[in-house]
Amino acid sequence: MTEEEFLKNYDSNRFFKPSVTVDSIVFTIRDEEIENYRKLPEKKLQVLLVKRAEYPYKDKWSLPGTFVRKEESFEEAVQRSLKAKTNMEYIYLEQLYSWGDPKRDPRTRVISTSYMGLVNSEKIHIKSGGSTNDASWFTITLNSVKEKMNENKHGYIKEEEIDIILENKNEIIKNKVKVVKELVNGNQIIYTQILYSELAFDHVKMLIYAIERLKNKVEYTTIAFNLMPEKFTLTKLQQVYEILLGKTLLKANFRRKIANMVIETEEYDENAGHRPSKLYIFNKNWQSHIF
Amino acid sequence: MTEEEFLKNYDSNRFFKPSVTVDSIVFTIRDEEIENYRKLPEKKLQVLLVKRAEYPYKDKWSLPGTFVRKEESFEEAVQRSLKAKTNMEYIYLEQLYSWGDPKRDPRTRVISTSYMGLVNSEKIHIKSGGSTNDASWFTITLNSVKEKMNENKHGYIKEEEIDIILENKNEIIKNKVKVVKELVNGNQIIYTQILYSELAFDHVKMLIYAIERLKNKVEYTTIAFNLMPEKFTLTKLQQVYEILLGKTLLKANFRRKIANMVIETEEYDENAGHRPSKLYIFNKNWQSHIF
DNA sequence: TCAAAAGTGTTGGACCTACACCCATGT
DNA sequence: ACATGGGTGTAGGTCCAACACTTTTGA
Repeated sequence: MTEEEFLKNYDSNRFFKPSVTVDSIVFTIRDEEIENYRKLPEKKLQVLLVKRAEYPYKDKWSLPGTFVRKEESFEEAVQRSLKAKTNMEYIYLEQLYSWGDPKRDPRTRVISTSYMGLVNSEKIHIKSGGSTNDASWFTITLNSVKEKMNENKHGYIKEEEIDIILENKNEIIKNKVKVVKELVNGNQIIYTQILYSELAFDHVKMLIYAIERLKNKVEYTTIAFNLMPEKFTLTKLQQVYEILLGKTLLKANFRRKIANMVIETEEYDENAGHRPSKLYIFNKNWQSHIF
Repeated sequence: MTEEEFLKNYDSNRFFKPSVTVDSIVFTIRDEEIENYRKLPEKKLQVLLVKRAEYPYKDKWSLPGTFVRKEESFEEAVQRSLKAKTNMEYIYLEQLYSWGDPKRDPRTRVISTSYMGLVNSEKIHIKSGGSTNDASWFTITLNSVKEKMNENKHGYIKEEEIDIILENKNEIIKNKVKVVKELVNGNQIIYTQILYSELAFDHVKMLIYAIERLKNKVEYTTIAFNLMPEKFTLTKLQQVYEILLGKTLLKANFRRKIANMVIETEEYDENAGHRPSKLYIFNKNWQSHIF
């Protein structure tokens, strides 16, 4: 038999075929309410969720996703699913991880490849109709509840329980996971157990994974600039970094660090009750050490 | 209809289902021939390949892989495929990327999730029978042929042509790819085009991707120790780092850098025609900044 | 006037790079 | 004896954390 003959007679059902979806974890950073006319508004990390219109998990919130169509790449499928729910287009997306647990979907075996997206929310307007087929930003609050650490012969195990609270104006979605970080012969292995989740499927795992990746990438890439508007003050940029890294930074040091990643403009942000701040734009030619 | 009813009546063929495979890129570092009794043997990065026994790409070399079975996780599938070809068990594996291009397999649509593995080849004995259903280590030689760089309004584009030569005692497998690294608003986007490949499918893309990831991870993890035997001299460890990083390192500086990752033993490597060198073991409790 | 943020300068320490130098071995 | 790798010390520079300080605005 020739290869040509083989391909002509190939029966695609010879091997088991699962369903395949893509899911996206799209982050933004948005202002919370202002208390004081002089103070800068507080910012919060938010994630895009959609309300499921159909079974399973009907009326539950979930990450936006879709089944991958026959002639469509993963990237095309993700973009299509985001455009269907919001007017997002050409946003920054990055493949994160593929979830293959045989039991992760109650319908049948479904494999999902997750993508992380970052947007500046000022550019995006969600089609929020108030119906069940709804999309909304939810602020993310993480609380590490309990930590346990044990050494063993291979290295050690750290267990951490995390409460993940997702909130929008009307709703609150509670989740609790146990994150186990194990060091086996120097290799860090992380796995997550869902203890309680009001999100659909294993989406809270995907969310935790994406947050972790985001935090890592902030330190050695310019990924955070995807969350910024075109023109911004350095203090606002610093706020974004502080949220992503989960710690406060010293102003003088921060400015030295990002000095080459930004370009000064002649414009100022005025009428703020304090000294006007210069507006900066991202330096698109900033070369990381990668090149 | 309740969720229970929905699930009972769910038709898994409602959405398109592709085939799903896993493929693994397993690296090792092994000695080349010795020329001089005093000199250390040269080391080379190698990758595990198997010869395809069936169509498509019959008799071509490919990365070891398998279709994922109905009740099996990705990790189980990868381990099963490696054990079938070699006696590898419990090796270090890490999920890399999922390849979803609709045309990547000539049979039907096949999605593949690739895993990277690292082993110390002294521990592994490949079942190499000389038949068509064979497995073998191939040394990897990379040659960057041509580079082109252009600036545009978003950032810049760098194009690089790379020859990937894979060799074992009897055979030589030639490949040529074009790697395009694009900087779009500060986000690095990499895509690879196959210009010529004697490997099956898009496996040369997976290989290039894995090499890239390996090089990156060497710098901020202890991943390289997976390639070492239990006891080793610091010079041999340095050789491994030099191969992975693709550059020579200064001895004194290298030793200071890895000082805390290793533990001195009382044993020596003798009879080498020069001063005996102390043997070290990996410090399994070395803490990276991650924890 | 003054709270709040904008913005800059300095200092000490940690770490990295490059180089120089001596030590021990077995053929 | 000597080539070869084993092993250590030092000087100079860079980068970063921590802190102190000055400037500017608008209610």
